[in-house]
Amino acid sequence: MKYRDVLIAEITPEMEGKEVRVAGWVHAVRRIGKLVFLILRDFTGTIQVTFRIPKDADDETKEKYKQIIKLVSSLSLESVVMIRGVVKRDPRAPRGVELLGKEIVVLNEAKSPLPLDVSGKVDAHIDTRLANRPIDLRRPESQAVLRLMSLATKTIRNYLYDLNFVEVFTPKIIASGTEGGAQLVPVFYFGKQAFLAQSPQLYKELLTSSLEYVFEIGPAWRHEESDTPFHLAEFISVDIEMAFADYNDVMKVLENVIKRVSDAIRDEGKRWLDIIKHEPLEVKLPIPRITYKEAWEILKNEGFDLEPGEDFGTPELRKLSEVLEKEGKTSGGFYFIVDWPADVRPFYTKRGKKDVIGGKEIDLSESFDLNWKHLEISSGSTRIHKRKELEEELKKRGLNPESFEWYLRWFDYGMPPHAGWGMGLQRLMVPMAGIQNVRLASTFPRDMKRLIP
RNA sequence: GCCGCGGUAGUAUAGCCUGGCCUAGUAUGCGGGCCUGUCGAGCCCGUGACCCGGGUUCAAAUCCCGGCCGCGGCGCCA
Repeated sequence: MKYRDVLIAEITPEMEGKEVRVAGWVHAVRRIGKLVFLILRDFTGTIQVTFRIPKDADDETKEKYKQIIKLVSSLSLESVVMIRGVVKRDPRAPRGVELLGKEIVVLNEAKSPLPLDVSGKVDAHIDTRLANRPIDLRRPESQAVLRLMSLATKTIRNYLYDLNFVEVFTPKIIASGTEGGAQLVPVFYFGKQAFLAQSPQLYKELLTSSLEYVFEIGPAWRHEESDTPFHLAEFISVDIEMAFADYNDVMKVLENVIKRVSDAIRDEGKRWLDIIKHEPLEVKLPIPRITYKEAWEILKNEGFDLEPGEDFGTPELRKLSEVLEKEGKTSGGFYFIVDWPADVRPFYTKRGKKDVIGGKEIDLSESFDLNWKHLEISSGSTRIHKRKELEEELKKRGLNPESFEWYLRWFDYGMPPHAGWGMGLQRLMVPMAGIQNVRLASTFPRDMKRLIP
């Protein structure tokens, strides 16, 4: 069966008189006497289909249309239908154009009532929405977030390809934790204990010794006890790693990624932004950099009780971003915190200079976080490319270099200096699509309490 | 894991503080009716709910206790 020969958005008043087939979902039905309007929706939009009895029809035709009108007015919302109709220019119709219905085929009748309202008259809690995600995603505002994320992904890919990066896919089933710390997801693997990758970190580093400029957009798993609007047990990580580069080089790549994504969303994503009523960000380059030391001092001034070299929590970052915003030291809400204390960064982070913070000498590192307001969007660093230094860092963190031998041994055979970053894609959509919860930037989010749907 | 708030038809809400007038209101949906230009159509009739267990009381949606579930904040989180 031929279901459609045009998409709904392609129907224009200029097609007056043309017969077309469209397929989609029954978005609304309005019956006015012997006249019935059906609003049909596909992924491109909606169109009004009018069913009426032709005035000059013979009795047989009249009876046929009566049957159709009866059928249409009893259709349940969200039923799937194919409609054959004639395009009619009409100022009374919503887009100045409608279809005069000739035939309707019900492809799948929907049960009612629906678990949530698709037409947008009654809103639903996030829990209801996620529990009924396949139907929730029929709402344009729900779909808009995923469409904007797709646009962001395309933009990132295109830009990195332009910079001679190669897209890679590293293993997602791994033998042991890459860095310790985060809670791993265990899996069985041919009778052995294995885990789902929490990051492509170590593999992407190894690839800099061959492919040099690599990136990956893929899933990562963390079983943290983190039950917040900004954590997922399964999230999409955008990772790059660059040979012969340091953290300043990769920060430049990162800020260009942010700039290009926000520009693309503002321009190409306008239709979806309008649907969710979100104002696009204005990101200007460079994105301001503030050192950890400066941030620490600001927070100390604001009355936070912080040890020198201590990591920042959410309340700290909320305050810090508020201060920076006030001083105009953010760009569309984004800012870098650079030169973190080495001790609060992972073992593969290259050490930098020393500095005195709060009267105490602290070993810094060539590292950065990119934040948007209080939210950590990305973090990265120059990496250590000397085996000996890696071994020392592992030991300092109580990790056993032997269990990292599969990774360390390749540093003996020509590992170049390199740097990179990782970015949470769903977190990036918080500023880009104005969502309050990263779950909304996930098709079927996995979190501490959701495994279905 | 800790703290706070919440749980009323399919969905979203009012009622709870100050127990009785709740036979639990409204919107949307659903069933039926009227209407040939609606566009969140309108109007009329109907349908459907107090998370679970215990307690207080003459009387509990309402107050108390426990549980379960949800949301937010924090913690945890290269």
